[in-house]
Order: sequence, then C-alpha cells, then structure tokens
Amino acid sequence: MLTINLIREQPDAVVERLKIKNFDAAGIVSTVLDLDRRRRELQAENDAVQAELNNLSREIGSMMKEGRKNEAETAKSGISKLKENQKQLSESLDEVSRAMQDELIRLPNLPHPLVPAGKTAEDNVTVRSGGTLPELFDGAAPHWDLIKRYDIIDFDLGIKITGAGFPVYKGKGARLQRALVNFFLDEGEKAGYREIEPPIVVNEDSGFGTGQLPDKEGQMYHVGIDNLYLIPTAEVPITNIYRDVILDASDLPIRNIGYTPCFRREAGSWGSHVRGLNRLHQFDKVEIVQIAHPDSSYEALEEMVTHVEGLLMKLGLPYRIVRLCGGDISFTSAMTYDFEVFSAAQQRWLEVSSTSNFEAFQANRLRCRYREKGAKQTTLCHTLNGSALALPRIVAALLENNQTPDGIRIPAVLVPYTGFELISCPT
RNA sequence: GGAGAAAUGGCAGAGUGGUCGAUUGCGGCGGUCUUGAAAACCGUUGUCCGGGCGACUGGACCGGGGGUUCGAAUCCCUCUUUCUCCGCCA
Repeated sequence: MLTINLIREQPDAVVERLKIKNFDAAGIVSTVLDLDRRRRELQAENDAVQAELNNLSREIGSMMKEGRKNEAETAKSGISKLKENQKQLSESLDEVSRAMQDELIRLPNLPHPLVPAGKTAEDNVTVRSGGTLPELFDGAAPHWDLIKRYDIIDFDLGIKITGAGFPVYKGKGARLQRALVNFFLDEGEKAGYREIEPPIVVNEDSGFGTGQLPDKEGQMYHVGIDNLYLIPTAEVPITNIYRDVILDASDLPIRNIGYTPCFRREAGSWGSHVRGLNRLHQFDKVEIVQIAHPDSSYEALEEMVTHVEGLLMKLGLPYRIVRLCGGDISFTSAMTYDFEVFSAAQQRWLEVSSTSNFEAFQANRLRCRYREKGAKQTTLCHTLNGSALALPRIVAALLENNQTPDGIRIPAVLVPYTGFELISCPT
C-alpha cells in the first residue's frame, strides 16, 4: 500500500510512474485525494465536537463533586444534541476513512526507475547469465519420464492420496529434496541469514500484511473452520514477524531464511507447458527475507541476487537473471529479478527464483517501522524477499541436464547431503 | 474437550465510574558528580490521526469489537488469547 503522504505530495508522479506498470492510476488518485480532503475536514469537525463534549463532561464531573446536582442535571439535558451530532460525524469519518483505504489498496507499488517498460515477459531484460548449456546424448528424456524410469517421484500416487499437483517423492527422490533444502539453508546461514521455522498456516492479518489478501484469496488454500490460510510462500509468515514492530535503525538489515512447503491453488493456470514438476500445488522452497533501511535496500537486493546466483553456480546449472518489465512485475514489487535455469530436455528456461524489493509498500501494510538512534519519529522499513531456492524446477533441471546413459549425476556440492553420486535404475 | 482465573506502556505491576494516557519500580535516554566507570542524585521516556511555518495544539488508543452513561482502564455483552486444574495426546 502506498502511503497517503506520497499521494498527497506527488500525485502526478505517482500516476506517471504507474504507467510503467501499465496501470492507469489517475482515477483512483483523484478519488483518494478527494476522500483525504473530506476525511481531514470531518476529523477536524469531529475533534472539535468531541473536545466540547469532553469539556462538558468534566464540568459535570466537578459539579457532581461539589454537590451542585441541579446544575449538573441541566447541563446533562443540553448535551444530547451535541452527542447526536458527534455520532453522525464519527460515522461519516469512519465511512470516508474506510473508502479511502479501499481505494488506496487498489494502487500497485511504484516501480523503481530502472524497471523497463513493457507488457509481457518478452520485454524483460536479461541482466546476465552463466553456466553452459549442456549437450544431451541421444535418448535423453524430459524429467517426467526420468522420474518414472528411476522411480523417484510419483504423480499417480499423489493423485491417489490427494490430487493432481501433489507429487510423492520416493527413495533417492525424497533424499534429494532433503539434500537441497539442507544445502540451501546451510548456504544461507553462511551468508548471514538466521534460520526460521515458521507456521505454514496463517491468519487473515498476516495474509493482508504481505499483500495476499484481500485480492488473491482464490490462490490460497483456506481452512474454513479456523479461518486460516495455507501459505503460498514462507515470505508470508517470515515477513509478518515484523508486523506492528518498531525496530532500531541499528538492527537493520535483518536477514532471515526459512524452509517451508508452499501451497498454491494455481486456479486457471494449467496447460500443456506445466507438465511434470513445472507447476505444482505443493512444493518445497527455501526463502530469504530481509528488512532493510530505505537508504540501503537496493544494496540488500543486490546482495540477495548475488547469493541466489551463487547457489545456481554451485549447482552447475545454466542460468540467466532477468529484470522484470513493468508489465510482468508483481503488484507489490518495486523491482524484481527472476532467475531462470535452462532445462535441457524441455529446451526451456524455468523460473526458479523471484527476488524483489518491495520498498515501503509491504511495510506500510505491516506497520513495520524503524527509528534512528535518538530520533522521535518512526519511518517505514523496506522489505525484500527471494526464493533461494524453489525446489521443483531445480530438480527438473538437475534431472534433465545431468542425465547420462547410466543415471543421473548429483552435483558435487550436494553429494555430502545426499550420500550418493548417482541416481540409477532400480534393480 | 470440561471447570476456573486473567489480559494495563519495552518489562514488572497499581488503578474497580469523574482532569487517568494512566501511581510506582526496572530498563532506555540526557545530565550532575568522577581522570574514566560504577554507585548515588536530578530530569526525561508510548503509538496513531488532525490543525499550525513554528512555539504549540485538538482527537483516539488500557487484548479486538459492540453496548450502558453527561463521563468507562474501571460496569455489561461478545470474540480472541494466556494461565491453573482435570481429561486426551505426538
């Protein structure tokens, strides 16, 4: 959520910047400004009447104390009209404030000036790439065939137990999952992140804080009986640690990392290009989250990008880093880098991480603020997060790129975690 | 799941209808003293929304929401959470 101050002070700049996101904000901005003006008028009136009521009550109080009963009764009878007036004022004030909030919430975050214009993923800008595209041997297969051949991931079993998009990992497949999670967590801790194991269901306030609610409830699994949501990403619980928190400037940046399963309904986003591990309802992900000082949040973003890039290099996967264009960047983000790995048998780039700076947009919803040493006033923090990394597509690329006629080679960095170097046919 | 108790500022803990945004202690910050530090002493110390260039000033907030009353931290209703006991249990 953008702050009302920003809109009040630079309405034209807001409208202009949002054009990069292909969002026409002019209508909302002018409505917000009207409502804001109305709100302040109403508050001034309401406060004045309230002040008068407070004074009268105090006077009645002292009359009662001094035993001037009759005077007090007279004063009481004269107060009802004021009360009626105040009630109406405060109701209008609530109404206008709520209306303003509802409008404000519809505005996306402003994109950073470096965000390129554009409509679709075609317009994203490749920042850099690394690794070498593998040459596959004749008979190389896509991962959905490999997982059957080596009996490591079972979609049919998942359908039996739960439904489509809930795979069962078996044997070396399960072990590989565990290895990747541990590898990612260990690398994160080496880079200064504190490990968090959060709840994987969250309440409405948390969903609102990070921006999933009120708009995207259709994308989350909802536990109706308790009104809780299964998390679509660890970003939600880990960022919400800092909801309604005032930090010291010296605490920043805060670096947290957490592994969780993630749950996404993915309503309406299925098709032939999402075969196998490319899109799931439940998947594992290690997420990094930073709470940063506004002056250095883009340094934090670069640091996160470097970290994620390091993981891909260590795994030996060919990757590219793209800066998302205005049309492809999310509602809440100011700047996003997507990381894609090349999956050789599919001949496709697969997104494995999305690393973003939300600036103060989430922090405003979260009321996550910091205070400079000795200062009285508080300022909104900047929040950032990134996948480091999401497992399924990493697994897809590892299986496809590292396949040999004898089996699938495990990258050297993972061998201490898996305890094996090769996934071969079950005998 | 059953029965009871409770929820107050960073923490502890007073306050049961009238200048209470709230006594006090601890912690924090500033100062005096000291070569420095500690101790002692003095002062200060919540958040949010308005008005004002500013000094300053109006309003809201005592777990959330609603109600009673001229007036609510205090009374009533409701929800949530915590604690104790019992039951169940990884």
